[in-house]
Amino acid sequence: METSLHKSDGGAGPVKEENKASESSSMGDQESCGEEIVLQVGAPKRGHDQDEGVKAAASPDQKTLLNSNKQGTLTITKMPERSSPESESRLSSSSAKRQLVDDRIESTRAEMDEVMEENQRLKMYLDQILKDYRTLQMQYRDVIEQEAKKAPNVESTHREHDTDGPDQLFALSLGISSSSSERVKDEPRKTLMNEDVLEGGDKEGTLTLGLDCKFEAPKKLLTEPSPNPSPENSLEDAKEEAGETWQPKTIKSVRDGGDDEISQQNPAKRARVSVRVRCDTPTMNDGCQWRKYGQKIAKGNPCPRAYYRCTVAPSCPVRKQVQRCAEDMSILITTYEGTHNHPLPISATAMASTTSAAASMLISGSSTSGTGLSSSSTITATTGSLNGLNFYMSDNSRSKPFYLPNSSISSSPSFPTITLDLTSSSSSSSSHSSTRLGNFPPRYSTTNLNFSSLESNPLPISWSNGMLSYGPQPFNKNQNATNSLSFGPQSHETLYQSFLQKAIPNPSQQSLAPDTIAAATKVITSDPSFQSALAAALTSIIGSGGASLGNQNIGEKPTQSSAMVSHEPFPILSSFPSTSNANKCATSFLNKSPSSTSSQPGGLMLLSPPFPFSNSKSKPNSPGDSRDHIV
DNA sequence: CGGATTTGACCTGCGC
DNA sequence: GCGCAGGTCAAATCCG
Repeated sequence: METSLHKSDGGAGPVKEENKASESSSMGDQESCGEEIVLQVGAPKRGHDQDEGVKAAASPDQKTLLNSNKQGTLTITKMPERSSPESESRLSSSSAKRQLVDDRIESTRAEMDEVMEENQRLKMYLDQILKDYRTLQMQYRDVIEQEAKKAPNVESTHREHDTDGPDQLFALSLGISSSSSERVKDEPRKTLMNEDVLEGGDKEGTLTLGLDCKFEAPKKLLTEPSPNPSPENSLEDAKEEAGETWQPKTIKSVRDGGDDEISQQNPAKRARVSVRVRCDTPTMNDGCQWRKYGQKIAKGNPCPRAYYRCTVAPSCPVRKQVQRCAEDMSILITTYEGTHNHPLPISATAMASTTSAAASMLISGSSTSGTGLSSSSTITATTGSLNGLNFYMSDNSRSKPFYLPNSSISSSPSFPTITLDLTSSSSSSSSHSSTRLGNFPPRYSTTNLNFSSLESNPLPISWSNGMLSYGPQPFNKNQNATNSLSFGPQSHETLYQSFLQKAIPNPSQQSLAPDTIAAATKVITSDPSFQSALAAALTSIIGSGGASLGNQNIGEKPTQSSAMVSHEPFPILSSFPSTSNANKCATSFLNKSPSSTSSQPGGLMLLSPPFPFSNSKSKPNSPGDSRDHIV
């Protein structure tokens, strides 16, 4: 903030140059005719700084005063001339020089005006940011208070769902365990907002307006020395409760026992999220640790499909498949399956949130339809002129795998799959989306959820060296760099990022059109599945308040004992100026769907325990590491 | 030498 | 029941 203020004070650079100019001119004048010119240039905005202006020697018979008032306008005052024979004799030469000086003054004045204008713009912008920030802060408090009030009711609702069966359980939590909700029962959820951070400013003097919110994990979660404190422990916890023991190395036992059982009881848990990304690297580095355990040439695609297993925790059931798109080799299709049962590396939360949100939408759609996903699923497509992120939901349960251009890896026939297409460019996404949707056979239910006007808001996250990262990004960063993809204005990565992008414009953008907000709000509030996805995303973000994905370079080696550490607040919210628009969007989402909060998974997920990233630790990663990282 | 990757074999589910 | 395809295992190999 200080930096920009200094700059916006605007005086320094130009004034200095001005001093030089005036000095040189006055020197020349002194030497030749002894004229005294007083240039008084004060830094605008600092009323007292006018005294700090430059005074140069000028002729006694003429004084030219350059004054800048507080508004930054520069005034030139010519002092009354005293006619004298000497001066008259020098009149012609001195007038020419005066003309020269006047020209310089004029140019300087113009330059100063520009600086002043810029200064004013910056100041207005800063004021706007501060204003929006305070508004958002206040409204966010309201939201938190409302959440706190609702908490007990929702908890009871959550309990009801807990007893309803695993299907609903998963649909409600998406990776948040029953046991963790169990733990939460005893202790009302606490919501905190870190106001210290909200106060803005940091030691470095950099502009850090932000909203850092943390949902404090239940004490039990934090204090328990559980090896798997993650709320995603549902799988393992459920097994433990059932008296089963997880055998990390005996996948067969998993398949024969728990996993199959779970998959039967809870089809939603087997939901897959397929992510399509343009990526030159063999795999996309999503922050998690993976071990390849197989490779196969799949039918219909000459590119081999690689099978990876999460190795962050030996018992983690999460797997992923990586395959190049047959139609476009530059597109990497990564399909995630399962839920992590361990704390995630902070770098992995991005993709985890993405896939969670997407899976949540898938699951939510399943639950809202009441009969699981089908071509008649109640998931409503939100298409139209919205551009950007494409969600394709496909019901493969009754269909054979498909290999369409821009479609995902064929998923297992039994598992519904949602495809996050992050390859489209917003510039043509409207027609692109519809075209692509048109490519899908009608037998698949498809959902295309986008936000409009995303191209004007570059995402604060990017793929770099095949790795997903958060944090302030140079806009339009490295669009031509190899092994790295930037999701600036051209493409969009995640649903929640899209939401954030919509809700929290980057600093270069002062505000969003009200109708845009309204449109986004409408989209959010009219689609329960979207609410669910958004809720999951927000949960991940807010809940992982300690997760910093900033410019961190992650590439942990698959060491089981490797620790993951969270260092800083979530940069998305902490480093981007909040605006009232952000709040409008978020608030309208939270406020307009209170009923769905109790009936929709999304609403409940907002109240679900956050991932205990505070317990997680990480090791630095090398971008070139062939091992990729994830969910 | 230990861990990760490769790759052929095997298992499983599904459709015919 | 058979064949096919997806998915997984595990020995061999690679690599730091």
